[in-house]
Amino acid sequence: MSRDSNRLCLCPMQGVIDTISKKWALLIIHVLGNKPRLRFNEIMKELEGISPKTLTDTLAVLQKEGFVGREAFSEIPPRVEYYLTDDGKELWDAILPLLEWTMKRENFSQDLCPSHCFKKPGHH
Amino acid sequence: MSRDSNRLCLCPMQGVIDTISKKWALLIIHVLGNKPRLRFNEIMKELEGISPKTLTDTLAVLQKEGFVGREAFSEIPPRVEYYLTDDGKELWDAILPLLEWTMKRENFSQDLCPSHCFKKPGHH
DNA sequence: CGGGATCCTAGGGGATACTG
DNA sequence: CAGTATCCCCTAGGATCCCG
Repeated sequence: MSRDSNRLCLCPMQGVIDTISKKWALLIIHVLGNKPRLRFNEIMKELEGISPKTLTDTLAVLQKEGFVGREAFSEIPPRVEYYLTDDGKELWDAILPLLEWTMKRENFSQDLCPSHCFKKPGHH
Repeated sequence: MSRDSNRLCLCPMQGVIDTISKKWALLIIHVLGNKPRLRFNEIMKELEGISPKTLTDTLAVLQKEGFVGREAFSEIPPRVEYYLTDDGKELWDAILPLLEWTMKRENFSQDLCPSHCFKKPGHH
């Protein structure tokens, strides 16, 4: 389905919209995109403001959709790591233009930024 | 709160997420992106399934955000046209990668597509 | 034709407390 | 630590009717 096809159908888009329209989904994707792996509470910290329930729910959806992988280690205390699957990375790539445009557009000053900021390692 | 120079903050993204997370917002953007101008009921038709109220509400939000323009003609019967502003076109550009990736990924067959498909005139 | 005005409902998501 | 388990609220959005 190439870009120069002159027909564009929105039907398949509905699925993605359902996914990304979850309040924190894109943020989680992006946070996970910036680090190889993150633990539950690390994500919590980055996404200052999210509740554990919501994080659990959203992660579950993202796992089911195949964007996020999960690995649990049988240790005490427990350790669970989340990471982007290849599909998740592709989604991340697909939404990066949106993020970048957003930041440019809002002319966002980093001085105004509260603690929930994120690092961006050398991606492309 | 700046630890690094190449920091990426998600704060500004929240605004866009609020916008695009509306169930029909991206679809409307895209529909309007594919034609210069559309009337209310034309959008309704393209977005088979949307209710007039929801369309009204979403259009109002998109207008307030500055993505969509509206022009009303004092005629009988009334005629109102909607179109993408420059900002809206930029947003459209920013989400195109997402749409294209989606379609590629879902390997969507055009034969399966019901009537709410869209033409895409030569963009770029 | 292009909506406004109402009513209504599912469920997303916050807060909080608890547990293996 | 990494979640469950509740409770509860709010609002997006569908249905329906009406109007200038």
